[in-house]
Amino acid sequence: MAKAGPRAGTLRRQLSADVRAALVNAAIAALRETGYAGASAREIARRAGCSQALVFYHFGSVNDLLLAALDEVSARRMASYRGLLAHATSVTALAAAARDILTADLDAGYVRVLIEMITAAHAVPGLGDQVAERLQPWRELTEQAAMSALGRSPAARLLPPGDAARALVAGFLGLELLASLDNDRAAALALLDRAGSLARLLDMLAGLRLPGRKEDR
Amino acid sequence: MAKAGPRAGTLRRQLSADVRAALVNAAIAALRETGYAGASAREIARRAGCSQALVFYHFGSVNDLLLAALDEVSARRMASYRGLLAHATSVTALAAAARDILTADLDAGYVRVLIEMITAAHAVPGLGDQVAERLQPWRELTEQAAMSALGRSPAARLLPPGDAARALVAGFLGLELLASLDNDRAAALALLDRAGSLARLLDMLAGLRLPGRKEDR
DNA sequence: GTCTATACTTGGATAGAC
DNA sequence: GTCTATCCAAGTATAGAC
Repeated sequence: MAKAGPRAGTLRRQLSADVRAALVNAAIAALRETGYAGASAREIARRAGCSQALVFYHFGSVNDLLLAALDEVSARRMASYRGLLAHATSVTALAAAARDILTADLDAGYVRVLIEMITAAHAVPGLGDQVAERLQPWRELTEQAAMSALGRSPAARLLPPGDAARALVAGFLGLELLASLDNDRAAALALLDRAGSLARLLDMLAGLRLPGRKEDR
Repeated sequence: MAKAGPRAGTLRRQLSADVRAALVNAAIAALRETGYAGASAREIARRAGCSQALVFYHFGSVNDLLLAALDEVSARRMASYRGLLAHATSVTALAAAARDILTADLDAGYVRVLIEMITAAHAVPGLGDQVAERLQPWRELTEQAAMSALGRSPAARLLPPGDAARALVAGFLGLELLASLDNDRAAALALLDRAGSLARLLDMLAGLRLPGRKEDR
C-alpha cells in the first residue's frame, strides 16, 4: 500500500501511510453514502479528519483517489469471496454462495461503490476504461465460479460460463439498484432464495441426464 | 402536457407549450448523454436553445424538470411496449419480447435515463420516493407479462410473477450498466438469446407436466 | 414569457507558511 | 507532509428589463 518505501521505515513514513489509508477509507464511505457527486475532496477530507489539500498532495486528483478506493474495495472482495466460491461445485452451491455474497456486499456497500463509479464513468471521459479494468478480476472470478458450478453438465451448453458470469454480475448490480431505491434488501434476498430452488431443479436435471451421455470417451 | 389550459387556446399558449416540450426533450437527452451530474439547467437550456432562466420559470427547479423528463420517458415506454407484451403467452414469447424491448431501450437510452435518476435518488433527499413512483407502472407491466407468460404452469410455483418481474427489471438495469461500461450492447443481447433457448426448454417442461395435473376442477 | 445580469454557493486545484 | 488562504470555474436561483 505504501508508495515505494526503500529506505528506513521511519515514523514519518508510517504516519503518512496512515493518512493515505484514512483518505481511501473515507472515499469509500463517501461513495457509498453520498454517491459520486457527493464524494468531493472537501467531504472526503472531512471524513478523514484532515485537510482537503492532502487529497491532491497524495493522489493528484479526486478521481484518482476514488479509483484507489475502488481498488481497495476490489481487493477486499477478492480476499473474502475467492474461498467462498472455490468450493461451489454445483448450481445449488453456487446459488447459496451468491446469496451469502450479496448479503455481505449489500451490508458493506461494495456494490454501491461499484455502481457509483460505473455510472460516473458514463459522464467523465477516460474513467470508463479504468473502472472496467478494475471490474475485470471480479468478472473472471464469477466466470470461474460458473464454470465449476455448471461443470460438464448439459446446462453448460445452454448457458456458457461467460454468459452466466455476465448475467450474475448484471443481476447483482440491478438488484442493488432496486434495493437502494425501495430501501428493502429483503426482496433481493428472497429472489436469490428462489434462485436456490431453481438451482436444485437444475442440478437434479443434470443428474438425470449425465449418466445417459456417452462422450468424454 | 399543458399545465391547465381552460380558456382560448391562443398562439402564445402554444408557443409556451413548445418551450416546455423542448426543455423536457433536452432534459432527456442530457440525462442520457451527460448523466445526472451533467444535466444542469445551463446544459439543458443550451440543448433546448433557450435561456437557463426558463427552466426555473416553467418547472421551478432542475430536479422537477428531470422528474418531468422521467415521466415522459415512462409514458413513451408504456405506449410502445404494452402491446408488445400483451400477447406474450409463453416464456419463449416473453423472452423474445424482452429482447426486442431491451434493444429499443438501449437505442433510445430509456434505461440510461432511469439509471441516472435511480442513482441520483441515492444522494438527493426526497428524490427516491418520486423515482420509485414512476418506476411502479413499469414493474406492474413486467409482472403482468410474467404472469401471462408463466400462466398456470408449474414454473409459477417456483418463481412467482412478482419475483420474476423483479428479476427482469433488475436484469435490464444491470445489463445496461455493463453495456455502457464496455460500450458493447451485443453481449447483452447475446445473453437474451441464451435466455430464449432456456425459455424454450421451460415451455417444453411445462408442456410435459401440464396434462398430468388435476386441479382447477 | 423570455431575456440579461447578478447574487450566492460549492468544488477542484494551487501557493506558500510552517 | 500538513496546514490555511486563495483563485477560478460552474451551478442554482432570483431580479428586473422588455
